[in-house]
Amino acid sequence: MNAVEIEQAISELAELPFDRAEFPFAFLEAFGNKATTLKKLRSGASNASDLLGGVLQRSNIHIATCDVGAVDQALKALRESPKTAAAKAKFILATDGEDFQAEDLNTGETVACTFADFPNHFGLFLPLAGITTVKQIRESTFDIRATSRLNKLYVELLKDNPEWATAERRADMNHFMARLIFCFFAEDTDIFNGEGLFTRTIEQMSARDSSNTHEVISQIFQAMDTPTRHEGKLDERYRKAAGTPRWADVFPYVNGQLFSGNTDVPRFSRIARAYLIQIGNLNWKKINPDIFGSMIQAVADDEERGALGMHYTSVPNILKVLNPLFLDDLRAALEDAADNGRKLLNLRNRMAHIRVFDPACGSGNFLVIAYKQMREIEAEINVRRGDANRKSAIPLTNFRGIELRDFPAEIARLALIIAEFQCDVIYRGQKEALADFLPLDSQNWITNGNALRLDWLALCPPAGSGVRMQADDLFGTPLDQSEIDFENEGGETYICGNPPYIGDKYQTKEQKDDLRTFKSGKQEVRAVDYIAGWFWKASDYIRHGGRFAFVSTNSICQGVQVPLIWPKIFGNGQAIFFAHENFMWGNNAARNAQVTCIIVGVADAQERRKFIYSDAARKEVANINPYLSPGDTVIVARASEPISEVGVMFGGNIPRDQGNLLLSTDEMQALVNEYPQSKPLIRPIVGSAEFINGLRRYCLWISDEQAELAFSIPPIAERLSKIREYRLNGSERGRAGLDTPYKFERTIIGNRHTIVVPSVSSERREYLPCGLMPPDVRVSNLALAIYDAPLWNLSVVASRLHLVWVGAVCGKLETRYRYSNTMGWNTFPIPTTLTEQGKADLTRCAEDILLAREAHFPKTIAELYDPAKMPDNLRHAHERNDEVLERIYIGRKFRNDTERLEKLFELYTKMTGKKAA
DNA sequence: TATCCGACATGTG
DNA sequence: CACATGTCGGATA
Repeated sequence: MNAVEIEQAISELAELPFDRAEFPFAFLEAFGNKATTLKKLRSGASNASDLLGGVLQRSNIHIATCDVGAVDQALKALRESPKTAAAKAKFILATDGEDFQAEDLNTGETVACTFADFPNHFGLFLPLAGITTVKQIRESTFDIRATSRLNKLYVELLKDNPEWATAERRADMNHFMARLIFCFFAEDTDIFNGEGLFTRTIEQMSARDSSNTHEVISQIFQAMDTPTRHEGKLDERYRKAAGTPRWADVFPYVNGQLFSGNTDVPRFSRIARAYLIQIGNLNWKKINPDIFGSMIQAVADDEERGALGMHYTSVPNILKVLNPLFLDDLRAALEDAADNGRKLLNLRNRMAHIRVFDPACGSGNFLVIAYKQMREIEAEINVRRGDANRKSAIPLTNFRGIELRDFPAEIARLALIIAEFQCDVIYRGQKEALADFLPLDSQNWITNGNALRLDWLALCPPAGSGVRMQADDLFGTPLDQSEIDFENEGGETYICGNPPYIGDKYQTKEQKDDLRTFKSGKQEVRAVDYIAGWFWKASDYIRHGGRFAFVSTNSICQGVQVPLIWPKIFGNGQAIFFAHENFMWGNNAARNAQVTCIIVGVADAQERRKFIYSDAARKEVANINPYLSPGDTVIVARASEPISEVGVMFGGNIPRDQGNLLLSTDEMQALVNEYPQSKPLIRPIVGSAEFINGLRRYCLWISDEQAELAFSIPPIAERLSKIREYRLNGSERGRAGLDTPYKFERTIIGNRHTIVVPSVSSERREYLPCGLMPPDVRVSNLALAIYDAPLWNLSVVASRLHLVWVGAVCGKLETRYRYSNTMGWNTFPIPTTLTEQGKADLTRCAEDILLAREAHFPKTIAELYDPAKMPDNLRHAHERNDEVLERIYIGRKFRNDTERLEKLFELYTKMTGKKAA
């Protein structure tokens, strides 16, 4: 169960009549306990409580219900019960159906409220459902409740108004929801004159059978789109002309495009009306615009509905972008200014001209957080200047965004408006906040559209850097000078966000076309992640000033994407000025986005100091290369053949068989038992998993001459016909092998021995897993192979030097090593000073490594190379191997991996004739 | 003809 | 149910 589901269950429970005996079980059920667990508790079998009517679930909670008025005593009894501690309960809970008290025994946090109110505190108990409560989730109890209710209303409305769910009307539906949210917020924050005005009006004016609910709401919306003033003075003629009824006339003029246009309202069923009123009765003051936005987005998005957990970690992650991008700078300036009035004033003026632009803004988290952070700094300036209540100089319209989806764009606008109001309340007080709030500014600074197709300069003119904009054709079309305003003269622009990551082969036709707009001349844009478009577009943009930083999938800084993406950016005279190392986007909630992210900040190459951040620390470096490591920028491209004097490495043999050429040990046994003549058609096969974990797997390996025999064996014939069918219906590639369904797509084998390297392997090991196989063992496409090469080649693959190189320049699977012949083997530089004697020495080292492993037979590679358990003799063999190899490079062992990598890049540059950028 | 990738996929303790 | 760690075959050059 996710937090939303739990909230719903808890809310339902709170509305039921209180049943003393049943409540503890119902409570536990609401947190996702299974029927069998509850049964055991009910029967007493697993109930560890020593209190009458108490229920104690081991390692979780001790619950007691009691007579009315006895909650204090009951809680005391729970706290003092020796069983509570013995069963390691995390919580105690007591209730009489009127009062409710609970305590988190680990943190000492307590709840004391009425029974009806306890769902408002459900966040405290989330550990009961195995949800590790990050701090934010606890603080966003309200947002979860609100989201959950809105979701119910949304679904209910679409059920009654199917036409609103169609593509054409979805935007209207979304706009309607945004208007509702605004009204709920406004009625709870005195923006509307009278507590709960909106909800109350609907409740009173619409019939209980709900038949005219939509008309009532529509009239309220129309009122909010009708001015009440003329030339600054109250003037009733607008509303008279609009026919605003007296009961709707109490609503203020809001404008800001929120209520303009179509004021259609979907029809409400009785249930929908009840939901609406229920939602209105929540306290919307507590809304958290930074995370609420992304949660509420889930309301309208079928795919995202279960993905709430994703967003709890987003605030710290967003600050990982914003702080190094510009907020740290502002704070440093604030510190530097101390109490110097003139400096403080300059800083405030500077901040008033800062534009934050998120070209993939979603529901606006980056913008909202940037805004709130800046307001905090500004407030401090104003306090120091003795001007605490001063109106903010930071215009909301300087926080601009682009969003493809309609609803999030709508929410982003709203979230910013709410953030502004809340900041005004905090820093200037309720009265001032209200005075300036309405009507809303009518400018629309969140654009709904495709960021890769829109002209960013027009949507967010950078101005500022003193560079006058030229109407050149940098962006394909000449700029329309009239579109460029200079109100931001002298300002700064910071581009930020978390654009979508879509791997090359997951992109739609349209998305590929979006990327093609970046092709220069004849050169096509190839296999890059969709996010590359944002990097390129931002890079072109900041030629006019500014900096940018995005959260990204780490794969744009790995392997083949590096030479495709980064030269364009460096070619614009820019450099990476900060980077955040790999981090998981979020790890603690179920159904989480599973992706390893990085953050990359880019600015003009001349501009500034450079830092590499990790979760724990930051490190100042002289340069950050596109692999996000310190050191010179050397970009390694694929090589079709080795640059050193080594053997040829092939990818393994591709079955393209949907598993039909492959046999488990059992399948192989069964086949050979029944059809002994099949034996010569069977060979062992290794891929990464088989090699690393010592697994046995077999394959059908059938030559043209053996085809007839193969077809004569029924189970094999059946497999072959499945393969034929599969290849027929598959890609063009597969159809090439239609006539030979008994063969792998590629059939390369060795005669003497085969050096095997897994294609993917864990990053925890200190050496790449690799080894030697007899010639009858086949290598699958999940490993790579060098056939019949001198053994010193194995010494190279097994070396620390090679691991460091592969780790630096090859692609990765998240953070796993991903071996590649073209990226890792063919590019690996070996000095020409490698003599015959050197090769003989290395051969000896390779043999010693193999012997060291054999001494531990039958331990697998995974066991032998577990960094915590690596046997001494094996470690020594590797150290010896490293020493012999490294002497060939620099006459001694390298001091560390940094030194190794520097030397390798230097040698690579020399051998390939490339220049370091 | 051969490769490289996955807002991943899947087993395990 | 969280963590460790590598399948599989499409798409594209």
